[in-house]
Amino acid sequence: MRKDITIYDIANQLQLSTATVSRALAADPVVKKKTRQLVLETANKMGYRSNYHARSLRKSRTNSIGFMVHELQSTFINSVLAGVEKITTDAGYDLIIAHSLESYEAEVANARNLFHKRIDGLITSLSCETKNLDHFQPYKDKGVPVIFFDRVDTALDSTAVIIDNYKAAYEATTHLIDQGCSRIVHLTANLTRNVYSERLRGYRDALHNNGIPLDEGLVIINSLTEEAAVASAKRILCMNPLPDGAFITNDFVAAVCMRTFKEYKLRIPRDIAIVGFNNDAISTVTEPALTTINYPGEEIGMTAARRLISHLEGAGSIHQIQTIVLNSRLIVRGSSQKKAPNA
Amino acid sequence: MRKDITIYDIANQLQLSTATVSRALAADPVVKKKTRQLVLETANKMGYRSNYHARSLRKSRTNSIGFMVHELQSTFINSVLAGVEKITTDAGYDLIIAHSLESYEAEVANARNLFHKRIDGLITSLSCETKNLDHFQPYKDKGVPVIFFDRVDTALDSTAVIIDNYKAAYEATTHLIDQGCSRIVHLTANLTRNVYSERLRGYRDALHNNGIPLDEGLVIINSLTEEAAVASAKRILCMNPLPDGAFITNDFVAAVCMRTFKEYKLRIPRDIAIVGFNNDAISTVTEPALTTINYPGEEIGMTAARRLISHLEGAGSIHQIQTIVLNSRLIVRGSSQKKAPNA
DNA sequence: CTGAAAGCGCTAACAT
DNA sequence: ATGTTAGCGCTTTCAG
Repeated sequence: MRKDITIYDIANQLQLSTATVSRALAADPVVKKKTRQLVLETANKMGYRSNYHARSLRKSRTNSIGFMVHELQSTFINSVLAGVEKITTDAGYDLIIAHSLESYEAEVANARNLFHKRIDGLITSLSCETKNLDHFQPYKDKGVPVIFFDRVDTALDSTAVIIDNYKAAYEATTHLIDQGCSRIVHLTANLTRNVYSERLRGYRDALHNNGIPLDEGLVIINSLTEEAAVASAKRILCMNPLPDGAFITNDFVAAVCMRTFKEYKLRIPRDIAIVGFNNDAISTVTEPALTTINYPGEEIGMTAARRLISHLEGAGSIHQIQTIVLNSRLIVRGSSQKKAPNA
Repeated sequence: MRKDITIYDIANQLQLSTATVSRALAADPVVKKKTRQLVLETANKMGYRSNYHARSLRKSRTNSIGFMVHELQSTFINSVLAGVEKITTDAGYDLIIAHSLESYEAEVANARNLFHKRIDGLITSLSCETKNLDHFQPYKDKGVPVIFFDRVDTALDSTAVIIDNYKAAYEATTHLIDQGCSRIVHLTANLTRNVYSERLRGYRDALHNNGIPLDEGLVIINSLTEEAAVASAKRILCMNPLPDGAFITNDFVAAVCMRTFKEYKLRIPRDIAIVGFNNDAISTVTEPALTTINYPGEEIGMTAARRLISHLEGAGSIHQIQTIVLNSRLIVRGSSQKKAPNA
C-alpha cells in the first residue's frame, strides 16, 4: 500500500506548479489546452486520485447530502431513496443515510451526527415519536437547508414535499361510501404525524359530508408491523355489527388484514370492502387486488433532491420556503368494488 | 451564517494550546480531567463542531464505507442495507450508497467515484451485466477492503457473505418432488451471476438424483420485473403438458406468477405447486401463502459490516480471505403442499 | 498563461 | 500535563 499520488507529484514530474496542475485538473479555461492535456494524461498514468477531504477542507463544502428516515425497510421509503439517489448521483453529491427506527433519541443523535459531518443539506422524514424539533435548529442557524417529505411538521418553516393526505383519504372514504359502505373502519397510526392525522381528518369529513354519523369506535390506531396488523384485524372482527368497509393507512397492513379476514371466512369486498394506501407492489398480488392510493415515492424523492440541489447551487440565497404537493390518486381494484365495475 | 468555531477559538478563549483542546476533545486520558471538562463545556457553549474533513485529511481515513448495489428498490437489498446501517452507525462510520440499476457502466462509474472519495471499505453486490471485475482492481492495489454479498464472483479472492444457493435450490426442488411433482419448471435470472447459476445447479441435481430426466425447456431465464414475470407465467401456461411444480427464484416474481396462474384458473398447489425465494413480506399475504427459502438479508448485512469493520479496526493486516456462508432454510407454506401437511 | 505562497482545521511528534 | 510546530493536499489570491 504505497503512498498516494498528489498534485505535487504531478507538478514535479512535469516541472509545473501545483497551481497549474490544480487548475488543469479543474478544467479551468485559463490553462493552455496542451498543458491541460498533459496534466490529465500524467495524472492518469501516475494513478492520481484527488483528495476529497483536502478539497472539502479548502472549499468548506462537502458535496454530500444526508438522508435521514424513520425506517429503511419500507417499500415507500425505498422508492423515495431511489429517487433521491438518482438525482444526487447525477449532480455529483454523495448520499449519507441514517435511520432512526422510529426512535426520537436516535433521530436526534443522527441529526447531530450528520450536522457534524457538515452535510450540505438534509432530506428527512420524521419519526413517529418525534415531538420536539430542536435538533433541526443547528441546521437553521448555519443555513444548512433541510427538506422534509412524507412526515413533516407545519411548525417548521421549511420546504416540504408531500401529497394531499386529506384529499386522498377523503377520496378513499368517499369511494367506499359510493360502493355502499356505511360502517367504515379507519385503521391508522400515530396521530402526532401529519400524514396520519390528515388522513383521519379526510376520513371524518367524508363521512360527515355524506351524512354518516361518526363512530370513534371505528378508528383504530396501531403501529404498522405485521403483528400489530393481525391484532387490529382481530379487533375489527370482534366488532358488532361488523364493519362493511375499511380504509387502512398502508398496503402491507391492509394485505395482512385481508389475509386475516379471509381466514375468518369474510368475503372481500362483499362482506368488507378494503382500501389501502401507497400502491406498493404487494397491492397487485393480493386477492382480490387491493384498491389503494398511489403515493409516488420515487417522484417525491426526485423532487426533494432536485429542490435541494438547486437551492445549493443557486447562490444559496433563496430563502423561498414552500410546500410542494404532488399528485396522488385513487387506484380502484377488486378489494373495494361491491358494485359491478361499470355500474 | 457566521464563521465556524474552530479549536483555535476554544484555545484562545481558554488560554490553552490547540493541542490540548484537540486532546481534550478526543478524550485523551493524558489531559487533566478538569481541563477536559472545561474544554468540553466551552466547546458546547460556543457551538463548536469538529471539522470532519480537516480530521480526515490529517488522519487520511474517511470513516465512511461504501454500499454499492444493483438495485435499491428490492426488499432483500433493503434488509441488507438496514443490517449494514445498524452496524456501521454504531461503529461511527458513514454509509455512502450508490446503485447501478443493473448497468455495468454505472457500476464501473460508481466504483471509481467511491474509490476517489476514499471510502475505507466497500460492501457490494454485483450487477447482472457485470462481466469484468477490473473496476475493483484499484481497491486491491490500495488495500481497500471489499466485501461481496449475494451476487459474488469466485474469480475474486475477496471476502464474501452468502448463503448456499445450491443447497437451498436442491432442497426446494426436492420438496416439490416429495410433494409429487415430476414436471418442475425453474424460473430464474441471468446465469452469469452465481446466485442464479448455483440455484440452477441445485435444481438440476435434485431432479437427477431423484431420477427425473432433465428437460431444458422447463428452465426459463428472464429478468425480475413485473412485466417479465407475467410473460414468464404465460410461457409456462402454454407448455404442454402443463408443469405440476415451479421453483421461482424470487418471491415477488413467484407472487405475480401465482396471480397470473389463478387468472387462468389453475389451482395452487393442486395444479401447480410453487416455491419462491427470499421470504419477503409478500410471501405471507399471497393466497395460498408462498413456500419459500428464508434468505436472511439483515443478518447478511450485519455480518458483512461487522467483518469489514473488524478488518478496518484490526491493524488492517488481516489478509484472511474467507467466504462466510449463512444458513438459509426452506419455509413450507400452502403454495407447495399437495399432500396433507402431516401426511 | 503560469508561479509563489498562504491557509482551510486538525493531529501528532517532539519538546518542555 | 501542556505547548510548539509541521504538515495532511488542495484552492486561490496576488504577482508576474
